[in-house]
Amino acid sequence: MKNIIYKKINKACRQAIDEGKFPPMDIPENFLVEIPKEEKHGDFSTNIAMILAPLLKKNPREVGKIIIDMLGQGDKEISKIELAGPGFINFFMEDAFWHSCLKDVIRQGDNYGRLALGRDKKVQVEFVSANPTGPLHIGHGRGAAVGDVVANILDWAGYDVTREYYINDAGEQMRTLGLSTLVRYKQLLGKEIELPEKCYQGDYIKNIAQEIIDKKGETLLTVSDEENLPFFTKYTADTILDIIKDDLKGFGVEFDTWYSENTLFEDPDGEKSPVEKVVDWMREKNFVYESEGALWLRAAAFGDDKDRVVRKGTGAYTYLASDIAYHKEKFERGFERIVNVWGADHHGYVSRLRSAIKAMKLPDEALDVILIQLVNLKKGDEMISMSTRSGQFLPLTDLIKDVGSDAARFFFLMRSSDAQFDFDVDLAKKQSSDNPVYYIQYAHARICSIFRQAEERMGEKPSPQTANLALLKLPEELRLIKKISEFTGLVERMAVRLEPHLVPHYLNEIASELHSYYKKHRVLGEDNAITNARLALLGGIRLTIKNSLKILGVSAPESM
RNA sequence: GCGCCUGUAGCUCAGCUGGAUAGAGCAACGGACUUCUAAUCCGUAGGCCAGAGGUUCGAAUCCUCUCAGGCGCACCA
Repeated sequence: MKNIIYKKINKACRQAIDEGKFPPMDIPENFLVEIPKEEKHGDFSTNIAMILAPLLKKNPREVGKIIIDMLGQGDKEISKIELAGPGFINFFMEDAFWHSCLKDVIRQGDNYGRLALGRDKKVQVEFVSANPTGPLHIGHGRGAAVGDVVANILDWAGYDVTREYYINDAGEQMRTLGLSTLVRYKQLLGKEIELPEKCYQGDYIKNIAQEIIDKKGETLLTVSDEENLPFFTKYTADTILDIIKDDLKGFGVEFDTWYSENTLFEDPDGEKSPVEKVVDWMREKNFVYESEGALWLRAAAFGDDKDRVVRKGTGAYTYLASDIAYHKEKFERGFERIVNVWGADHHGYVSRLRSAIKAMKLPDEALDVILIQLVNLKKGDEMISMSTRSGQFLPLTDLIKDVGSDAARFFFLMRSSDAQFDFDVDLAKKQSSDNPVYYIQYAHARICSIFRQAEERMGEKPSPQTANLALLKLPEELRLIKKISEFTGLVERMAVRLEPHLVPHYLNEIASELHSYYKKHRVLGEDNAITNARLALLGGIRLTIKNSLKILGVSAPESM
């Protein structure tokens, strides 16, 4: 929408240069076209004159006048252009322009909001990626909601999106996990033995231990810990991963690929493992060096604070090593844009990973890392931080049970990712009736209800396609059309900036306008032509709400 | 010590790559159901945009410093 105005302005400037009103110059690209907050400032507004003024050494209003002269000739879509304030140029559009916008929305239907911006470029969104050491808690829920919706946004913007979960199933923590279950197993069978502090304390470990007892009985008591551990580890990890998959399913999140970190350390056919190959290659390229018995990445040369260990003196690889191999692989799989949704507690790794990518001569600008600030759980006056190891956390499934998947997703997505927030569970429960998500869903249901009513009265389905939209003249009606016309621009902006929290705010604005309009004006009236036009408007609103909710992964009920 | 995020109404938060008189929800207060769903609407009140400088036509937004909260700076995972 704004692009239309942007182009008109560009053309006007070129014309001014051709006619000698402006000296020959490149037209700056950084001027803005925006929708003014105040309606009296028009439908669109630009600051072009104030951008040009210093370049031309003229006063902004003078520049503005020249541009308006160039613009103002016989444009049927624009009713008025004015110069205002310090040098803004305000555009007032003809009603017919908005009517044709609405027609466009209706024509596009369920695809309204879809863009070709991404040109089918392959993009990967990696998110959640929680260690398979426990059920997901509400902190993971936030990451799941954000990642899923970012993926949706990119999909709507025209990218070819792959959702991936990176399973951290390698390393020391897996041993600890197996040990946790083993100890619980022994305890349940009457052994006096304490659970080490480093072990996972949650009850789910006990459940898994009980499962093993049910299947294998006491037989494993006679086996040594060393022999037992691999089985306990694998059994526990597999079981927990299944739990995680169920948790996510209940939250409406589905992944295309589950990528196991372990496979990066496996060496099929006696070949070297992917990690080893990458390390060899980096050694060849002199991106790494030996020192003090360890292997170091020259990270400092590529923007990190200092060099980082890739392989320890013990011969074991660090987390960074597998991460390098993993991300190299992402590029090799053909992704042109890579989005990682990480918890803020990992932010120390961003520059490390980025420097590794640069070292590998891969395009690090293709990588976006969204850091999700931590979620604290507020219960009364008590604040509990989400931590798997302490066993003190609110499982995501419990939250969903309490407030529902729709409300949970909506809550997580209302806030920008880089603001931490305290999830007040009591409030979320209590709010079930005046929760913002219901406000919006109700707007959708309300429109559906009107359509049902209309069908009953007219004895046939309303046909918005044939409505005479020129009958939509009320300020509220035009305002609503303008609001839903912003949707494509919103999707575009979110795809560029990866800011899903804009959707809930946008939806709230639409719902508010709709409810207000509903109260003030009747849709189903005596005049069939007006009724039809208003139904067309409502149809467009309903589409916009429905498609927005679809992006959020929140349901759009037809009645409530 | 260094780096990143945050600080906006009583509470939870929006505020776009600087734009015109700083917004919403909840809470508070006062109104509106004989009509398409009152899970709604209308109105009132609420602000030193943490603080101090700077940049310019113009700053909640950009820069510097200070304060406060969170997170990170491993041969941990």
